Amino acid sequence: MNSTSEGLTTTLKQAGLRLTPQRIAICRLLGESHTHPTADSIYLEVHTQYPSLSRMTVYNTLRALVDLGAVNALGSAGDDAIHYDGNTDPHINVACISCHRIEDVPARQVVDLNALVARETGFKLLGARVLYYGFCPACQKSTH
Amino acid sequence: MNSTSEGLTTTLKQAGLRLTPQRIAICRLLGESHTHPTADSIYLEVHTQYPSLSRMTVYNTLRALVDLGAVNALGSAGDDAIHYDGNTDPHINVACISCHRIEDVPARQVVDLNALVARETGFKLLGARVLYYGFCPACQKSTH
DNA sequence: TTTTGTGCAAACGTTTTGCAATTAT
DNA sequence: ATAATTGCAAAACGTTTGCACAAAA
Repeated sequence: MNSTSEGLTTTLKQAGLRLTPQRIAICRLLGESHTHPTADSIYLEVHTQYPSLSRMTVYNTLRALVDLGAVNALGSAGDDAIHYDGNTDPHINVACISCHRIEDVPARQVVDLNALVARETGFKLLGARVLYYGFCPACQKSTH
Repeated sequence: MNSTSEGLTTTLKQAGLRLTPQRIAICRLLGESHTHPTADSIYLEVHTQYPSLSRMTVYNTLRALVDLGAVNALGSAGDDAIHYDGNTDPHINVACISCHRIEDVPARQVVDLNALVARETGFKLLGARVLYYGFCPACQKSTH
């Protein structure tokens, strides 16, 4: 699962990493929001609670979570920033390259291809990036 | 389909864009290699044939092809460079975040979720990014 | 001929590095 | 106590911009 705030902090602790207030706040944001945030959006939001927070700590924590497979790195959504997904359950994302938002697709047809991919390729998998991109309904009306 | 060199150049022409030798060479590389190249690797390779080629033209052409949906932007593979895929048929990619290579997964189970995603979300889709990342067999032995 | 594309150089923004002060364990 | 983490500043990197020249249509 790993999609909750507690799951993320537990993962960090079990990996021998220290639980600082900054990391806990970052994990809470990742676990409780479904906004697929970027490093900068996390920084801006957590910064209001912890004014001393630096961007470097956000990058540091995100890298740790991605390296542990607890968070997926979805990549850019038209902006040039990496969007992260605290929900590592198999699912599809859609990104609007105009307003740079990413949503989950309410579709049950998605199966867990993790085992299949690992078996076929011999890779030791860490995460997935299943994302379709285009223009959301709102942006189709305005810009296009 | 759009996975051949001719398909890509035809797409550019039909969109009203001019067919310069540089663009043709870039399309040939994208269509005929299965290496999921980055802007820079395309530049380095095509540059040997067209020494006057600039990176800007590569970025320019890639952006046009992505905007036309003829090429998929897969995102980073552990390096911080965007990898592109000239093959837009539904398939799975695996990226090694250690050696930064991306391969296709020989799996037939992948269905075309494009229509499903478009119907469920109302998005006008342009491309897809279906990629699993981790460590390839070779890199598991060496670094890990 | 006219509009589009090219290539250079400089700018941009995101992310990474090195190091002293701080803090979780 | 002690080793890891933080935060600052500065740099690095891939990518984007503005403009004069060249080339496709």
